[in-house]
Amino acid sequence: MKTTDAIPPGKGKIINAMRELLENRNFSSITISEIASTAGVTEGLIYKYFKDKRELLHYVLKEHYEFFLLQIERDLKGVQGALNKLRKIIWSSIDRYANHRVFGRIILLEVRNSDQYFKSEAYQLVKKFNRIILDIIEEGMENGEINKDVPPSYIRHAMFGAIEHACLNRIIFNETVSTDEAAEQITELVFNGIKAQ
Amino acid sequence: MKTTDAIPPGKGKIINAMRELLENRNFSSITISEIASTAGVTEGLIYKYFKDKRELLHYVLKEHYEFFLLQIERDLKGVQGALNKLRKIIWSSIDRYANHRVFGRIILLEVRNSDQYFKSEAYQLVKKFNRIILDIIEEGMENGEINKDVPPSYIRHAMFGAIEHACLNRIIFNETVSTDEAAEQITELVFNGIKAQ
DNA sequence: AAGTATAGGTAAATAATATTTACTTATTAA
DNA sequence: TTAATAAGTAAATATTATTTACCTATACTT
Repeated sequence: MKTTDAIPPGKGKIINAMRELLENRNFSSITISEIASTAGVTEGLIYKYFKDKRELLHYVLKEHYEFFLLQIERDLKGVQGALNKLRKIIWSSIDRYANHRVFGRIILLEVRNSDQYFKSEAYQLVKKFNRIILDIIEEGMENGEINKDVPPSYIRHAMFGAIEHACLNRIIFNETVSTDEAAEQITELVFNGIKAQ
Repeated sequence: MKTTDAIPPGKGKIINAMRELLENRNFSSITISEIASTAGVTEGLIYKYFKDKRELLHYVLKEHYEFFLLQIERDLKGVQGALNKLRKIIWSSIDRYANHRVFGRIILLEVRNSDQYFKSEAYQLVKKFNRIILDIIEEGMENGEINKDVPPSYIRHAMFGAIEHACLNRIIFNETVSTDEAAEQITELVFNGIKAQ
């Protein structure tokens, strides 16, 4: 009986090839034949391991997201207070998008337009992350740090909307902006709004 | 010499077919042959009027966006003050997404993943709209309504990020939320932030 | 140690789609 | 009335995704 679930070399090469190609190109323009030749395997092998091209995409996202969640959980260790936790999450998220354009490209541009994604394992992880955020927001409302007027889901929308919108330009136009600065601006906005006092 | 630039019947039918199909399906799953049969024309005719499938998509978006901009300009007439204008724009944008799912689907899910889009006429209109928003924000900063700490582009990101993120769920999961309520929550958030006073 | 199941892999066929080509038919301005 | 051109078609071709049938090595069973 096989004990380890190590991924076979061919599968690994396929995943890496997909990642590599996504670095500079969008999903629909990448062909199976390109993936196969970049990986140095035959096209058929891709279908041994993945149902279709999209499932491979989702797999790559899932891997990225697992690392992201691990990092987030680590980053939150020892942070006290809901606002401080949100501040940290904003920073970590921007940092992810900034340093992993493939991750950003997939999640912001490539997956949400297909139903398949919402049934994928990757999407389960996204939901898990969403749950974490909502819990923090609710915690903040209970202990009086966060205004109760606006429902938690809207707060999450605003937070991630701002982050994602700001990061999109970097991914699309290859702009580079400092994570620290972007995080500060977005945190300030989400916390205090734009209205002059 | 032809004086009017009325669109020929075939072209019109193609555009309508594309719109109709986008109502319930995503772009990549819609085939040229389906568009042709829905429109009641031959596949070849589609290529007479559009370079490729994506150009047709961009055309549909352009049309929608033209209506949207017209409506926005109308909505802003007589509104005084930068914050009031932004409030109105938030409401109008949400209203658009809520009542025109094809518009929402195209702009939020289908176009941004291809370079072609950023060279399209539709994108020029998006830039025009962005310019309008930035001008309002700058106006607000000058007259003291809006806090100068955060750069205008970040404010725009936050505003549209929040709107788009909130509207995405409706488009993807067919959720229906009231425009009025969503607009109010998002405006409150963008204006005052989440921090308890 | 032989047999057998199975995982890893290939090569070539097929299916699904997008796009091009060469052609017809109808309009319209000179 | 005619030449140019716009509207439209049908069928061929190109491109790309997916399936099929097969080979080979390895590891587990008896």
